[in-house]
Amino acid sequence: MKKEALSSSSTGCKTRILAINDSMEILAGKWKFHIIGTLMLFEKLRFMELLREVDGIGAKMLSKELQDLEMNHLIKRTVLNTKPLTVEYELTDCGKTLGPIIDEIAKWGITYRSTLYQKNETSPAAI
Amino acid sequence: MKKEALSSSSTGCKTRILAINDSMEILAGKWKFHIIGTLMLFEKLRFMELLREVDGIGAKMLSKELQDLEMNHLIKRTVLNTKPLTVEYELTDCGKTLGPIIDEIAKWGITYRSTLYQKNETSPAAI
DNA sequence: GGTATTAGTTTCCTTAAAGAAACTACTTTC
DNA sequence: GAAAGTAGTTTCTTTAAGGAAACTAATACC
Repeated sequence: MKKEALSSSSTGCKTRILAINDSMEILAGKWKFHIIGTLMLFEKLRFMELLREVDGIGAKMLSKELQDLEMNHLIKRTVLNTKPLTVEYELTDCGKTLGPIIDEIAKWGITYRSTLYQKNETSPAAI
Repeated sequence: MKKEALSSSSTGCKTRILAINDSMEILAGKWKFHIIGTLMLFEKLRFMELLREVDGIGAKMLSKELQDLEMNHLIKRTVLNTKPLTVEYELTDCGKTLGPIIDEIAKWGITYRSTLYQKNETSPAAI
Protein backbone atom coordinates (compact mmCIF):
# COMPACT_ATOMS: atom_id res chain seq x y z
CA MET A 1 0.00 0.00 0.00
CA LYS A 2 1.85 3.02 -1.28
CA LYS A 3 -1.10 5.37 -1.02
CA GLU A 4 -1.60 7.75 1.92
CA ALA A 5 2.02 7.29 2.86
CA LEU A 6 2.15 11.01 3.58
CA SER A 7 -0.87 13.35 3.40
CA SER A 8 -2.21 15.34 6.33
CA SER A 9 0.59 14.63 8.77
CA SER A 10 0.59 14.72 12.57
CA THR A 11 -1.84 16.92 14.49
CA GLY A 12 0.71 19.48 15.61
CA CYS A 13 1.68 20.20 12.05
CA LYS A 14 -1.88 20.95 11.06
CA THR A 15 -2.15 23.40 13.93
CA ARG A 16 1.06 25.00 12.78
CA ILE A 17 -0.14 25.40 9.23
CA LEU A 18 -3.45 26.83 10.39
CA ALA A 19 -1.60 29.28 12.64
CA ILE A 20 0.54 30.42 9.72
CA ASN A 21 -2.57 30.88 7.61
CA ASP A 22 -4.19 32.95 10.37
CA SER A 23 -1.19 35.21 10.66
CA MET A 24 -0.76 35.70 6.96
CA GLU A 25 -4.43 36.44 6.40
CA ILE A 26 -4.17 39.32 8.84
CA LEU A 27 -0.81 40.52 7.54
CA ALA A 28 -1.36 39.95 3.82
CA GLY A 29 -1.03 42.73 1.29
CA LYS A 30 1.59 45.10 0.15
CA TRP A 31 1.35 47.66 2.96
CA LYS A 32 0.58 46.02 6.30
CA PHE A 33 4.17 45.47 7.41
CA HIS A 34 5.13 48.87 6.13
CA ILE A 35 2.43 50.64 8.14
CA ILE A 36 3.05 48.63 11.29
CA GLY A 37 6.78 49.16 11.01
CA THR A 38 6.26 52.89 10.65
CA LEU A 39 3.98 53.02 13.67
CA MET A 40 6.59 51.13 15.68
CA LEU A 41 9.03 53.90 14.89
CA PHE A 42 6.85 56.92 15.51
CA GLU A 43 4.43 55.66 18.16
CA LYS A 44 1.65 58.05 17.16
CA LEU A 45 0.89 59.35 13.70
CA ARG A 46 -1.99 61.19 12.06
CA PHE A 47 -3.51 60.15 8.76
CA MET A 48 -1.68 62.74 6.70
CA GLU A 49 1.59 61.96 8.45
CA LEU A 50 1.21 58.28 7.59
CA LEU A 51 0.35 59.20 4.02
CA ARG A 52 3.63 61.09 3.75
CA GLU A 53 5.64 58.58 5.73
CA VAL A 54 4.58 55.33 4.08
CA ASP A 55 6.31 55.75 0.77
CA GLY A 56 4.08 55.39 -2.27
CA ILE A 57 0.78 54.58 -0.61
CA GLY A 58 -2.39 56.39 -1.67
CA ALA A 59 -5.16 57.73 0.52
CA LYS A 60 -7.57 54.98 -0.44
CA MET A 61 -5.17 52.16 0.32
CA LEU A 62 -4.04 53.73 3.57
CA SER A 63 -7.62 54.18 4.69
CA LYS A 64 -8.50 50.59 3.84
CA GLU A 65 -5.41 49.10 5.45
CA LEU A 66 -5.90 51.13 8.63
CA GLN A 67 -9.48 49.87 8.85
CA ASP A 68 -8.28 46.29 8.44
CA LEU A 69 -5.65 46.69 11.12
CA GLU A 70 -8.14 48.34 13.47
CA MET A 71 -10.69 45.56 12.92
CA ASN A 72 -8.04 43.07 13.93
CA HIS A 73 -7.17 45.08 17.03
CA LEU A 74 -3.63 45.81 15.95
CA ILE A 75 -3.97 49.59 15.91
CA LYS A 76 -6.05 52.13 17.80
CA ARG A 77 -7.75 55.09 16.11
CA THR A 78 -8.36 58.17 18.20
CA VAL A 79 -10.25 61.23 16.96
CA LEU A 80 -8.96 64.39 18.62
CA ASN A 81 -11.26 67.37 18.83
CA THR A 82 -8.74 69.81 17.47
CA LYS A 83 -9.65 72.75 15.26
CA PRO A 84 -9.61 71.10 11.81
CA LEU A 85 -10.12 67.63 13.39
CA THR A 86 -7.21 65.21 13.50
CA VAL A 87 -7.04 61.48 13.96
CA GLU A 88 -4.27 59.66 15.73
CA TYR A 89 -3.18 56.10 14.96
CA GLU A 90 -1.05 53.96 17.23
CA LEU A 91 -0.29 50.29 17.80
CA THR A 92 -2.25 48.45 20.45
CA ASP A 93 -0.47 46.11 22.88
CA CYS A 94 -1.54 43.32 20.57
CA GLY A 95 -0.06 45.15 17.61
CA LYS A 96 3.19 45.56 19.46
CA THR A 97 3.48 41.78 19.78
CA LEU A 98 4.29 41.78 16.05
CA GLY A 99 7.70 43.22 16.89
CA PRO A 100 9.55 39.88 16.87
CA ILE A 101 8.05 38.86 13.52
CA ILE A 102 9.02 42.11 11.89
CA ASP A 103 12.49 41.96 13.42
CA GLU A 104 12.92 38.42 12.15
CA ILE A 105 11.75 39.34 8.66
CA ALA A 106 13.96 42.40 8.50
CA LYS A 107 16.93 40.39 9.76
CA TRP A 108 16.34 37.68 7.17
CA GLY A 109 16.02 40.21 4.36
CA ILE A 110 19.40 41.68 5.23
CA THR A 111 21.27 38.37 5.56
CA TYR A 112 19.55 37.02 2.44
CA ARG A 113 20.91 39.88 0.39
CA SER A 114 24.42 39.57 1.71
CA THR A 115 24.35 35.78 1.20
CA LEU A 116 23.49 36.26 -2.45
CA TYR A 117 26.21 38.78 -2.98
CA GLN A 118 28.74 36.43 -1.45
CA LYS A 119 27.73 33.38 -3.47
CA ASN A 120 27.33 34.74 -6.96
CA GLU A 121 28.07 38.03 -8.64
CA THR A 122 25.35 37.55 -11.24
CA SER A 123 22.13 38.99 -9.88
CA PRO A 124 19.84 36.03 -9.27
CA ALA A 125 16.35 37.48 -9.39
CA ALA A 126 15.27 41.00 -8.55
CA ILE A 127 18.31 42.58 -7.05
CA MET B 1 8.92 75.36 10.16
CA LYS B 2 6.43 72.60 10.67
CA LYS B 3 7.20 70.90 7.39
CA GLU B 4 9.53 67.90 7.08
CA ALA B 5 9.25 67.33 10.80
CA LEU B 6 9.11 63.60 10.07
CA SER B 7 9.44 62.06 6.59
CA SER B 8 12.19 59.64 5.58
CA SER B 9 13.63 59.09 9.04
CA SER B 10 17.09 57.92 10.07
CA THR B 11 19.17 55.79 7.73
CA GLY B 12 18.84 52.56 9.70
CA CYS B 13 15.09 52.70 9.44
CA LYS B 14 15.20 52.98 5.67
CA THR B 15 17.41 49.91 5.53
CA ARG B 16 14.98 48.10 7.75
CA ILE B 17 12.00 48.96 5.58
CA LEU B 18 13.88 47.94 2.44
CA ALA B 19 14.83 44.65 4.08
CA ILE B 20 11.20 43.98 4.96
CA ASN B 21 10.19 44.75 1.39
CA ASP B 22 12.85 42.38 0.07
CA SER B 23 11.67 39.55 2.28
CA MET B 24 8.03 40.03 1.54
CA GLU B 25 8.57 40.24 -2.18
CA ILE B 26 10.16 36.81 -2.10
CA LEU B 27 7.62 35.37 0.29
CA ALA B 28 4.49 37.03 -1.07
CA GLY B 29 1.50 35.06 -2.24
CA LYS B 30 -0.91 32.59 -0.84
CA TRP B 31 1.26 29.48 -1.00
CA LYS B 32 4.93 30.27 -0.32
CA PHE B 33 4.87 29.72 3.44
CA HIS B 34 2.70 26.68 3.01
CA ILE B 35 5.10 25.04 0.58
CA ILE B 36 8.20 25.94 2.56
CA GLY B 37 6.58 24.74 5.78
CA THR B 38 5.71 21.44 4.13
CA LEU B 39 9.23 20.97 2.83
CA MET B 40 10.57 21.64 6.31
CA LEU B 41 8.49 18.75 7.54
CA PHE B 42 9.21 16.21 4.85
CA GLU B 43 12.72 17.16 3.73
CA LYS B 44 12.24 15.78 0.21
CA LEU B 45 9.03 15.66 -1.81
CA ARG B 46 8.13 14.98 -5.41
CA PHE B 47 5.80 17.19 -7.42
CA MET B 48 2.78 14.95 -7.04
CA GLU B 49 3.44 14.52 -3.33
CA LEU B 50 3.50 18.27 -2.86
CA LEU B 51 0.32 18.57 -4.91
CA ARG B 52 -1.39 16.20 -2.50
CA GLU B 53 0.26 17.58 0.61
CA VAL B 54 -0.26 21.29 0.11
CA ASP B 55 -3.97 21.48 0.67
CA GLY B 56 -5.97 23.10 -2.10
CA ILE B 57 -3.19 24.11 -4.48
CA GLY B 58 -3.46 23.34 -8.19
CA ALA B 59 -0.76 22.07 -10.52
CA LYS B 60 -0.30 25.42 -12.20
CA MET B 61 0.12 27.35 -8.98
CA LEU B 62 2.45 24.76 -7.50
CA SER B 63 4.58 24.77 -10.62
CA LYS B 64 4.80 28.55 -10.63
CA GLU B 65 5.55 28.86 -6.93
CA LEU B 66 8.23 26.20 -7.11
CA GLN B 67 9.87 28.05 -9.97
CA ASP B 68 9.79 31.28 -7.97
CA LEU B 69 11.32 29.61 -4.95
CA GLU B 70 13.99 27.95 -7.05
CA MET B 71 14.88 31.22 -8.75
CA ASN B 72 15.41 32.73 -5.33
CA HIS B 73 17.59 29.81 -4.26
CA LEU B 74 15.29 28.69 -1.50
CA ILE B 75 14.62 25.22 -2.91
CA LYS B 76 16.55 22.76 -5.03
CA ARG B 77 14.96 20.80 -7.88
CA THR B 78 16.49 17.45 -8.77
CA VAL B 79 15.38 15.33 -11.70
CA LEU B 80 15.84 11.64 -10.98
CA ASN B 81 16.19 9.28 -13.91
CA THR B 82 13.61 6.84 -12.64
CA LYS B 83 11.27 4.90 -14.89
CA PRO B 84 8.41 7.39 -15.33
CA LEU B 85 10.75 10.31 -14.37
CA THR B 86 10.37 11.92 -10.98
CA VAL B 87 11.49 15.26 -9.63
CA GLU B 88 12.55 15.89 -6.08
CA TYR B 89 12.19 19.21 -4.29
CA GLU B 90 13.99 20.15 -1.09
CA LEU B 91 14.98 23.26 0.81
CA THR B 92 18.43 24.68 0.25
CA ASP B 93 20.54 25.85 3.20
CA CYS B 94 19.32 29.32 2.38
CA GLY B 95 15.74 28.10 2.41
CA LYS B 96 16.26 26.55 5.80
CA THR B 97 17.21 29.94 7.24
CA LEU B 98 13.53 30.81 6.96
CA GLY B 99 12.87 28.53 9.92
CA PRO B 100 12.91 31.27 12.55
CA ILE B 101 10.52 33.48 10.55
CA ILE B 102 8.04 30.69 10.09
CA ASP B 103 8.33 29.72 13.74
CA GLU B 104 7.74 33.29 14.80
CA ILE B 105 4.72 33.65 12.51
CA ALA B 106 3.22 30.37 13.67
CA LYS B 107 3.79 31.33 17.30
CA TRP B 108 2.15 34.69 16.80
CA GLY B 109 -0.83 33.16 15.05
CA ILE B 110 -1.46 30.90 18.01
CA THR B 111 -1.09 33.54 20.72
CA TYR B 112 -3.12 36.01 18.67
CA ARG B 113 -6.06 33.64 18.59
CA SER B 114 -5.93 32.89 22.29
CA THR B 115 -5.58 36.59 23.12
CA LEU B 116 -8.76 37.35 21.22
CA TYR B 117 -10.69 34.60 22.92
CA GLN B 118 -9.59 35.87 26.31
CA LYS B 119 -10.49 39.51 25.67
CA ASN B 120 -13.87 39.33 24.00
CA GLU B 121 -16.37 36.59 23.39
CA THR B 122 -17.80 38.30 20.30
CA SER B 123 -15.79 37.18 17.29
CA PRO B 124 -13.80 40.22 16.17
CA ALA B 125 -13.13 39.61 12.51
CA ALA B 126 -12.70 36.30 10.75
CA ILE B 127 -12.69 33.78 13.55
C1' DG C 1 -3.77 -1.52 -27.64
C1' DG C 2 -5.75 0.64 -23.40
C1' DT C 3 -5.03 2.59 -18.94
C1' DA C 4 -2.26 4.76 -15.46
C1' DT C 5 1.46 7.58 -13.56
C1' DT C 6 5.01 10.96 -13.80
C1' DA C 7 5.69 16.31 -14.33
C1' DG C 8 4.35 19.68 -15.93
C1' DT C 9 2.21 23.46 -19.60
C1' DT C 10 -1.55 25.86 -21.95
C1' DT C 11 -5.81 28.09 -22.32
C1' DC C 12 -9.52 30.36 -20.55
C1' DC C 13 -11.85 32.60 -16.90
C1' DT C 14 -13.00 35.07 -12.40
C1' DT C 15 -11.88 37.67 -8.60
C1' DA C 16 -9.04 40.45 -5.80
C1' DA C 17 -5.52 44.01 -5.27
C1' DA C 18 -3.96 48.37 -6.26
C1' DG C 19 -3.65 53.10 -8.05
C1' DA C 20 -5.07 57.98 -9.87
C1' DA C 21 -7.95 61.56 -9.66
C1' DA C 22 -11.79 63.87 -8.26
C1' DC C 23 -14.89 64.86 -4.65
C1' DT C 24 -17.18 65.70 0.29
C1' DA C 25 -17.33 68.26 4.52
C1' DC C 26 -15.57 71.03 8.01
C1' DT C 27 -12.48 74.80 9.72
C1' DT C 28 -8.99 78.18 9.75
C1' DT C 29 -6.28 81.77 7.76
C1' DC C 30 -5.46 85.54 4.55
C1' DG D 1 -14.80 85.01 -0.41
C1' DA D 2 -10.74 82.26 -1.90
C1' DA D 3 -7.12 79.06 -0.55
C1' DA D 4 -5.40 75.54 2.20
C1' DG D 5 -5.38 71.88 5.56
C1' DT D 6 -7.81 68.15 8.08
C1' DA D 7 -9.63 62.99 7.04
C1' DG D 8 -11.28 60.52 4.43
C1' DT D 9 -14.77 58.43 0.33
C1' DT D 10 -16.13 57.55 -4.46
C1' DT D 11 -15.50 56.29 -9.07
C1' DC D 12 -13.13 54.39 -12.60
C1' DT D 13 -9.50 51.71 -14.51
C1' DT D 14 -5.62 48.59 -14.74
C1' DT D 15 -2.96 44.86 -13.16
C1' DA D 16 -2.02 40.79 -10.67
C1' DA D 17 -3.38 36.60 -8.42
C1' DG D 18 -5.47 32.45 -8.54
C1' DG D 19 -8.20 28.39 -10.22
C1' DA D 20 -10.41 24.51 -13.47
C1' DA D 21 -9.89 21.71 -16.99
C1' DA D 22 -7.74 19.97 -20.85
C1' DC D 23 -3.53 18.75 -22.91
C1' DT D 24 1.63 16.93 -23.96
C1' DA D 25 5.07 13.43 -23.66
C1' DA D 26 7.43 9.68 -21.86
C1' DT D 27 7.14 5.11 -19.76
C1' DA D 28 5.26 1.08 -17.61
C1' DC D 29 1.85 -2.31 -16.67
C1' DC D 30 -1.61 -5.70 -18.12
